[in-house]
Amino acid sequence: MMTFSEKVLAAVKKIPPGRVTTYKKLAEQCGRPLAARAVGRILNASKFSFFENISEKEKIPCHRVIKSDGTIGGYSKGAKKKIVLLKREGININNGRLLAKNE
DNA sequence: CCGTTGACTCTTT
DNA sequence: AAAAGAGCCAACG
Repeated sequence: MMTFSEKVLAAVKKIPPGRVTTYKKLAEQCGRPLAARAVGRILNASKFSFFENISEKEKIPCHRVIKSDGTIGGYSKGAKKKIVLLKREGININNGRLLAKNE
């Protein structure tokens, strides 16, 4: 039985390059459509009390996860860094705002 | 975009 | 173990 956090992390890890998703969608996929915030909490906490295989958050492309209204949201390393990473993946960002959301 | 309300998990006390 | 605090959010006004 996978916990909510495991499901979320697994889903995020499956996000292919150049593709982005939203916290809400992840929450829905994990069976908690109203737990969008919990998803963010999990990605941020990154205490990883379970997956010891993943010692660092860098194993998870959390930068490919954005807010549902198109904004970048937050990032442990800084939202600015997140934007750079997304642009590097081929996703266009403008002033902290997502232009072409790839869904 | 800002403020408030709602919902959920994780961490700390 | 139980309660309180915090957090990469969503929807509505």
